[in-house]
Amino acid sequence: MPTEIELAEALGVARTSVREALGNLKAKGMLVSRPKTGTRVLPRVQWNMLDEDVLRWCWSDQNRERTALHLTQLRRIVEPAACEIAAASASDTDIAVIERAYRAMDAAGTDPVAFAGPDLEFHRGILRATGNPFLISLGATIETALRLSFELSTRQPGAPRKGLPMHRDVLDAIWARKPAEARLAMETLLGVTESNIQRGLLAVAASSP
Amino acid sequence: MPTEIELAEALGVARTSVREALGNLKAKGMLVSRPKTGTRVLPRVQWNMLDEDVLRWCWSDQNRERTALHLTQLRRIVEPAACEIAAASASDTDIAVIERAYRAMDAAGTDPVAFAGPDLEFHRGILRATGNPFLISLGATIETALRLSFELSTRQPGAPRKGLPMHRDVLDAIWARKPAEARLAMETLLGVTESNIQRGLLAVAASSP
DNA sequence: GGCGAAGTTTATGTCAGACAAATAGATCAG
DNA sequence: CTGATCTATTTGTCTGACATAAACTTCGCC
Repeated sequence: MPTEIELAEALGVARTSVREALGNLKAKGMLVSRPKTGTRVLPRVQWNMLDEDVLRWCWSDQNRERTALHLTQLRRIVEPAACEIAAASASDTDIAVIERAYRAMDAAGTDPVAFAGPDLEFHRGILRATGNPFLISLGATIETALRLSFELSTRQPGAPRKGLPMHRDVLDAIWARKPAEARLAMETLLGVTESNIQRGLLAVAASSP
Repeated sequence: MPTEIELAEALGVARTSVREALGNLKAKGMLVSRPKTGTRVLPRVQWNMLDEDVLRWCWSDQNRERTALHLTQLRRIVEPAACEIAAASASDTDIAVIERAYRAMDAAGTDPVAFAGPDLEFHRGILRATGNPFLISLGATIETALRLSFELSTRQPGAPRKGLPMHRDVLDAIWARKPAEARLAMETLLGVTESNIQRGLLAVAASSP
């Protein structure tokens, strides 16, 4: 990397600001700095992919497909398990949040933009309902993943609406306090979501090869 | 929170350094700053618990038990799934890393300190073997979790050694490319680990009530 | 008296320049 | 050729100042 002074001059800002920015990137595991040696970019495996910014930055055309695959893999690991826990131990207050999100999704009709917000809240609410701070923190990553995949699914109007009954199934299983069913319902939901994303990726590939 | 200037005076450092430190805490979701209002501490649910520092700082006496429980919950969600993926798709090179870690654990004998390093490498190696950057990033959190729980398990000399055959089972299942078996073996291993940690917690509670 | 707009205060955010510390690479002695 | 020393360069820290933004106060107006 260029030296801090060079960066400051090139970007027309003070060295303090450059240092602040570099500090952020260091916190994300993307850079290391040592006196005299300067600042170097670390290999990608050391980057903190769970960080929202890193995830967004890595969402580039060249490897978007693979990233989407890995994100789906992560979601299929975490979300069904979270559902199971939520069904077993969520408070009524926690479930009410999910219920409200579901109703908002329903009210959004076929408008993909209005649909997105409640959808995010639905999945985040389930993670919160586990009461596990680590799963809750993972929610930030998953929310970014969802937000990115919405770009793709908006190419297929009506696709989100199709997932509504499956959200209903998840919610019902949690209300019924049936962990196994809740897990299964979420697995089904994610299966549909994954195929939506894959079709979206194909559509993108077809439109700009 | 006190103002930056007050903090700088109180700590005997320049405001620049205070700002850098506060910036780190902001990046971890622990603080927000706004002009005039000052800097405020955010509710704990917004903290990024997956961050190694935050995790370490939250590992305090008052809620260590609950934190340990939540960490185990996270591991039981992530690691068996990672095993399954690794068994299905890891390269021989990836598996060789795990093999090497296992052999080092074996060579460490009953010395808990010598045992710890390779143990960390074993679990981290499995996550790396999935080839999924998000799971690999989770490895940093899990490694910190392991490191903290080692404190507890060292109170029971020989306990780590008992887990060795289960590590062997995990490794064998991955070599054999049997995902279902690998998942099961890891679940068994984590079951033992969990009971070790719980006994460690009890021992701590008994020694300093 | 109540209420809205302007001014004041005070915190963060940014800037500029200097010095301290550490270290990779060059230099020099043996 | 090897090892210690020296130097140059880069990050890290300090200092002091100004810009910016927002909560609080004050003033004029209705």
